[in-house]
Amino acid sequence: MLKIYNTLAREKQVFTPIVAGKVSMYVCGMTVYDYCHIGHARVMVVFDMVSRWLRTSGYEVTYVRNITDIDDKIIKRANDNNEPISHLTQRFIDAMDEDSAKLGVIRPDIEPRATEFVDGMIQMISALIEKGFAYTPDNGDVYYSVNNFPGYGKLSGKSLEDLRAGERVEIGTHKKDPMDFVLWKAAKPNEPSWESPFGGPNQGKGRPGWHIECSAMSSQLLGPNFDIHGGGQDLQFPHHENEIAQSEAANSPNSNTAHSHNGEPCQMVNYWMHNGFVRVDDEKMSKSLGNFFTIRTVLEKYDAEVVRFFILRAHYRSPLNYSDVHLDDAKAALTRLYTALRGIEVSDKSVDWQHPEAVKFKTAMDDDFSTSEAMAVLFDLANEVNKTKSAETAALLKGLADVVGLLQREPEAYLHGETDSVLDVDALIIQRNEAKKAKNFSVADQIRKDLAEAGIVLEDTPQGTIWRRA
RNA sequence: GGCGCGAUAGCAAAGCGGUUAUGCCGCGGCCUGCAAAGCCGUUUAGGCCGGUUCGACUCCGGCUCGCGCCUCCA
Repeated sequence: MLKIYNTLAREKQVFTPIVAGKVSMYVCGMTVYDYCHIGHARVMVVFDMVSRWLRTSGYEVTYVRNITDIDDKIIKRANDNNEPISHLTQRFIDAMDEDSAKLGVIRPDIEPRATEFVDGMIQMISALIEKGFAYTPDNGDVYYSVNNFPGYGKLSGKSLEDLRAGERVEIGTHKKDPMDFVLWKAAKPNEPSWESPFGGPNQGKGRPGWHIECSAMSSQLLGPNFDIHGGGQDLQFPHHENEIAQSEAANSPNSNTAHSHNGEPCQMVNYWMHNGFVRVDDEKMSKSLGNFFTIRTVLEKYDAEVVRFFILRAHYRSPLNYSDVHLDDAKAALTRLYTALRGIEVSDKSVDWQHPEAVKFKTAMDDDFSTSEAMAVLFDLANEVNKTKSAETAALLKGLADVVGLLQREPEAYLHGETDSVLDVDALIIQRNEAKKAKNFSVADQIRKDLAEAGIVLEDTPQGTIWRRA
């Protein structure tokens, strides 16, 4: 029985899908104006793990992760680069795909781009205006009126009163309430724009606000009520709060309030999931703080699977501190797992879910995706394999690891790493073994020392000498 | 200021009202020509102060410290 910590309810709840056997899931993806950093990697890996576990649990999953390909930062970056917007966004979408593939992330079923759903956004905004949740000042913008939505603040636990108290004063705003947010931005010169019926000085021309993008795409692709919505903790407010306000108001049956007055609930999402931040020196990693590491920078130094393991070793809601020391630690741990699998043939990795260790693994995963506990099971199995050399246990280890997208390479491939060495390792091993046979240990030890300096560790086993990268 | 989260051994990180988490590091042993890997054993815990309890790292209250959100952000 799967339990999920639901941010909306602030507690773990038994997961019950809307349609038996099926799960609809939406995750806020990237705004593509730069390379993804490790924080983005965490979102991709965490929800990849979630979708994998749901599928392993027998659900038919529809996983949507959107791409924001129109927004202020994209426009600015394109201008700075003197590059067409579509060219810029495509470049970074390709980079994102490359990075996520390396991290073992299975592509979501649908990856909608905001620019392909502008019609739906316009329709939704129109519905909001019609129902009295949005208004059009004379500057061509459209704003959402938070006062008209009774549930505003239910996800983030903030009240409008508290929010207003902390509000900074905006200058030259057309908002009725400081907390109102923009649904449609009137076109400015030299900015991409779409036709709309919203009027104003330039006949409705403009572009959608960020929040409406996700509401429109999720409603259109998954319906007005779907199972799981995920994203980073920083999106909880205001982004997700605003999504709720938009979707529930727009999709509620003809009324000017979003109350379920006719008995028809119009809840947008049943389970909200938020992953914790990646931190650097105990501070949130973010673009604005400038303390971020891009995925590709990290992958220059660390194997992608090490990074994936590093992310999965912590619980998805915990903060995760990024540092070389921690990556080194994760690398050593993953090496232990692969070392256990070394030299054992695993043909069938289908999991016997009756096996006590598999039960432990499942219990952990069912408890709000407790991957750290699940990893401990993997290490217990590795210990067992080391002791018994049992192919059956090794198969279980590989099978369970497969569930979270780990340990699927040939152990030798992982342990040998990239073959960028100029040394002929095999030839040197033969030389050393000849020296050993002649009891010429100083020569043998020198060869081993030389290889160690080149980052190669030798291991003499009853089956011969093998090597791995340090 | 408002709202929320966290504090576990040298480092990282979980579960659990009483019984070994797990990984890395350290120490001892086995194995090895010596190593490495592996195996066995082992040292370091639960921010502080109270309370509940036969018993609390685990529940309750207070305090301290750290972090996040309240502005674009995964």
